[in-house]
Amino acid sequence: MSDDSRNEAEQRRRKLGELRCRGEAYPNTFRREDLAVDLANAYGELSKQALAETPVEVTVAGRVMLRRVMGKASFITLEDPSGRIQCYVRRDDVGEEGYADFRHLWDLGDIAGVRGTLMKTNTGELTVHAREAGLLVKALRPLPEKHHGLADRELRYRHRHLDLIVNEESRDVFRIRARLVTALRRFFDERGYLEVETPMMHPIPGGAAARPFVTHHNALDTNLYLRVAPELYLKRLVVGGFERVYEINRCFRNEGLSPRHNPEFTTVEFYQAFADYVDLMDLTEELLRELLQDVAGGTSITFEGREIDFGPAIPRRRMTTAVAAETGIAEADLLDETRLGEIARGMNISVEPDWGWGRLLMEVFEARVEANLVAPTFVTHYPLEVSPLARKSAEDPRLTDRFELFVAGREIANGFSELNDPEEQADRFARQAELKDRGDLEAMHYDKDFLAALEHGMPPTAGEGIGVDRLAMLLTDSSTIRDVVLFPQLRGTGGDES
RNA sequence: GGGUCGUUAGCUCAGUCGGUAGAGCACCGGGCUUUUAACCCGUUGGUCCUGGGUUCGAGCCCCAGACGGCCCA
Repeated sequence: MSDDSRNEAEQRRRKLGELRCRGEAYPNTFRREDLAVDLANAYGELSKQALAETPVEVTVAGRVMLRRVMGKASFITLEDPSGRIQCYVRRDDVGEEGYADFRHLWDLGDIAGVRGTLMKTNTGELTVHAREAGLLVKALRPLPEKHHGLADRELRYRHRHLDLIVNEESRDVFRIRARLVTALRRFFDERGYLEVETPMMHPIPGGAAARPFVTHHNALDTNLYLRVAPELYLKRLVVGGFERVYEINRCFRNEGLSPRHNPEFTTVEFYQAFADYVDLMDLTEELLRELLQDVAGGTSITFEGREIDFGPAIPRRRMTTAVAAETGIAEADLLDETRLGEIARGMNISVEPDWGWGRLLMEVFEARVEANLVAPTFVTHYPLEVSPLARKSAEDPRLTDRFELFVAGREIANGFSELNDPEEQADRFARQAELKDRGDLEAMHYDKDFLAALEHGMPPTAGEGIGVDRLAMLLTDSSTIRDVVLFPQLRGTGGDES
């Protein structure tokens, strides 16, 4: 048993070697029959005496998180997916050899299985009194420090498995995220929306103003783009007669990393024929209340120390009104393109010559208003110039029937009445193509194939996209997207550097 | 891109004025048959992010860089 090496990893390898000598070191024959939380619920209230009089046989398994060795008897704390349970291992119960192995070959972080009877300790903790205790998996690397856990944010993202082993809060975040996605599906399924999967690889990137990732198909010898949005494909399905569709899946945008941006992120997009953007705002309110009820058990959440209540009707403000209210600038000045350009320059916005009134308004809104929209707010009447796929407003040709939802200063949803006039859509694409030729990297492509679909007739339709990661952030009080994405993109994790 | 803070043992972190590199946990050895972040005793473990510079002497001061956190654009 003597070994000069004091290196922990080497010690664990040595122990694994000894385990191999005893037989199968990584058995897959042990079957857990009881979870920690189930045992606590069923037997936690029973007295020490009651458990001693009527023994309950249990079989538990989990990772060894704590170990307290007291000579010829020991306590270990196992953690299974439901929670923790303590086990009492005694030499007199498991035998001389078994106990020696337990003492000298087991480490924190190993996975073990224990059979025995339930007991209560003198301090009242429900405990499995082991009759057999076996090591099922030897961990060759040590766990992070047992009390402080893994605090370094970067290590938590890079080694998410460790984060999940050690940080209960981190596990909770991803459980809540899963409940959120389940609730989204239920919401749309119950209302007759068909769940679909549209291509991730597009011959022409479309559906959003964003730079795409490019990849190459060898057999076809053609470039493909990872989708920036599923929009144009979902609308083709509406043309095809699937009048209510939704898709929950990944989008990819070739942009920088930030607390709010991961290159791949998840959205739910949904389309509904014979509806307009007002219907969608109503539906969105309903959706949010139902999600919060399901996931948070109420109508309000706490985010970054502030209470955000989705109970009351969500106010709907026109973009110009919102900008005027936030900046004190008269709405009449905002409506004048020349005047608005001066205002934007006065805010240190670097105005590009190609920008018209709509883009100017959007930039001013983003610079001055967006971050202040803490309570849920719908901003409506987006400029046509920045909404190339949205239906033109009947009241003002510079505007569209479009809204975005803001919560905690973040954009959560974007929806509009769809432009279903193929000729107008062709003109809008032409304008985008012009901007692209002039160097706008985010301008859209001219998509003839999509136009052909529109020419077959798309019913009057409204569509919306909601950021699932951002909803998850709200519901888990996470201020960075990295906390709600299991494996976020980090610097220096690339493969080949060229 | 700018500002700012940080990088020291496997993990969490100290490190005073520039003078031999520290603690807790983990690991190793010993003790302990109802413990609770068990405890007690004794060990082990270091590319102080990297490269220059100043100095008799640098974890500490200076310069440059890398990586990361946070804030801002």
